[in-house]
Amino acid sequence: MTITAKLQELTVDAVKELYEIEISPQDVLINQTRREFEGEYSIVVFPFVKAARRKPEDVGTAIGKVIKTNSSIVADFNVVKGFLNISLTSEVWTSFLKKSSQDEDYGFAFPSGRKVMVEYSSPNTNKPLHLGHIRNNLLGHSVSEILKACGHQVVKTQIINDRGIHICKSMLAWQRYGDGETPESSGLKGDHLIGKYYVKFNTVLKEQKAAIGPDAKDDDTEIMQATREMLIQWEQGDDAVLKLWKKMNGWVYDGFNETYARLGVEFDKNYFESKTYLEGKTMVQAGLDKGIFYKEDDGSVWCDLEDVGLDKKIVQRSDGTSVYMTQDLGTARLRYEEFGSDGMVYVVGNEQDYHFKVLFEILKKLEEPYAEQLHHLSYGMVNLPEGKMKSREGTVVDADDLMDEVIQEARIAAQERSEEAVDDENIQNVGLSALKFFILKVSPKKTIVFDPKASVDLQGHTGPYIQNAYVRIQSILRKSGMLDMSLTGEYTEFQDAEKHILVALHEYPRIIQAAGAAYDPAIVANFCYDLAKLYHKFYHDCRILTAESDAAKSFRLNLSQLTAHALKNGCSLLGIEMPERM
RNA sequence: GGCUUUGUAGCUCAACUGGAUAGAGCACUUGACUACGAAUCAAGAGGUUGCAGGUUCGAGUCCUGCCAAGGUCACCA
Repeated sequence: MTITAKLQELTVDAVKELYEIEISPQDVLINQTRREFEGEYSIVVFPFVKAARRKPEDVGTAIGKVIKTNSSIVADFNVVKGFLNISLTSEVWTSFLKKSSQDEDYGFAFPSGRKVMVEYSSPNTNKPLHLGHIRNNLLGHSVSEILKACGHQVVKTQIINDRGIHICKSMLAWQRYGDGETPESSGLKGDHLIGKYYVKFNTVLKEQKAAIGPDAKDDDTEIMQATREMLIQWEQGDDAVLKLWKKMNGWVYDGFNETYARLGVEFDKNYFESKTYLEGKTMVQAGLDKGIFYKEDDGSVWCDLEDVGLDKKIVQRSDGTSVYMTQDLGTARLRYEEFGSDGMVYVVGNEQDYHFKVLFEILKKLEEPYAEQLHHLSYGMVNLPEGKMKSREGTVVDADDLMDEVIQEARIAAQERSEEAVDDENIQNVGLSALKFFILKVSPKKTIVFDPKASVDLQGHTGPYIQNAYVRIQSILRKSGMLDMSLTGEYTEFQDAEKHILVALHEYPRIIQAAGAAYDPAIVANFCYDLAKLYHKFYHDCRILTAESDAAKSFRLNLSQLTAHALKNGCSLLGIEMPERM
């Protein structure tokens, strides 16, 4: 049982004893005592004041006395206004420390038996990944790891949008202008090579439109007609087209996989739109049969969602082909049938908020068994200081370039310090931690203003700042030799800096739970930063290896070790690794 | 226009979900490396939490109305 839970229980008993009022532990609000007062935890007594019919100060004092008498964990208390500040005995803290400090997974929960599926990334296959995908990938990966730390079994997945007109555009351009170019022959990463031809397509399209006249539409052009022709051939299973499609998609996947690997994200299972949309069509037909959907005169199929405050939504075109919604219906069911998840999380930008609202409502109407357990993790766009990224203006920040940049910055910083030769792996580690932390520290819902200069900062509220705290601890632990914990319990006179770390560490498991419940990595990110900050302060204020007593040394080494474990496993939830040196 | 999200220091972000005098970092000024790693620490300055009402012991947080910015309202994905 946690200390705060114990305090809640004690308060419930005290209130009952004093005023004969029944309250539940959840009604007892406990927060950390502000720095300027004595104590570690504060009980807010305002809620009981009215029923007790006493002044807040009197209620606080009365509860404080009872709690102190009834338990051995409270050393002292004081009351300021309606806040009852509790000082716990040193024994409470040293036993917590001894119990937890050997656990490398301290903070992680026991298995819950729940299985959750997380979908993220799902990029278009005609362009390389950019900054927006980086946010998506980091969020998806991090939320997955957080849910694992909450004890759930997690399956990471993505839907690959591998069919449609957009693929044909790159294919056609490559066929006409590629001259047999391959990733090997050009030295270009596969996704960048495809991107090059997608751009080429659009250039030619623009030229042809200009040649026709000011009112020309895409479909008026020869190249667009040729592309549509190619799509038809694809749907008819034309050998040559399918072969080209497979080859070029292969290049893209190779390119993506390289970027994923470097970013440290991965997937347990990929779904391909080309294979799921048929299941969607089956569901549409079933919905029609059951009268959940209806057919317009032109043959298109719709779902009326006005009873749940939404509009009518098309689920199948008049020509019988599927729309975006159709394949999402099919994908959801296939996933459920294959994995039997208790929940599905879709990591997709907030521009699709409405789409997911509709999707979830339709699945409810279809009475899919998993329909109530779906969650859209909606996140904000990533903008540059100058505004939105625009491919037309060439302001899109490429994912691979960006990683190169932050790593280069870390390399320069390492060379300036040049204390010991730091290997390349560590440099990458540090650079990527700057980038990842910069993005994950912001709550998903919010729009990010991405300043490239700030993202490569290695000081202050950054990933490397946290890594530095960890590296300092490792350095100390290396020098300390064998960890002798036996005297930890004899240390009783805590410094403020020590107490603050203890409280933070004790809160850590709750932080992970909160982050999981809210699907919010920023909660973990900011906790790690706060903990690192507390440790830096402690490191500055207290001697560790040359502590004033053996008990103090033992305690501080223990404290350092547990801090290191929390920093390491906490940052691992963000995809950030801790180096031993930097 | 309807729906929706967001407005907190010059800038980038927090605020334990209704609790104490709203906190960090960057930038700026200043101090600390002959103590375990200065990617650090300390100090200073910086605020009418978009505006106006309301709810109560108590509001950045909740309710209402405005203002501003983004998103979305396709037989695109």
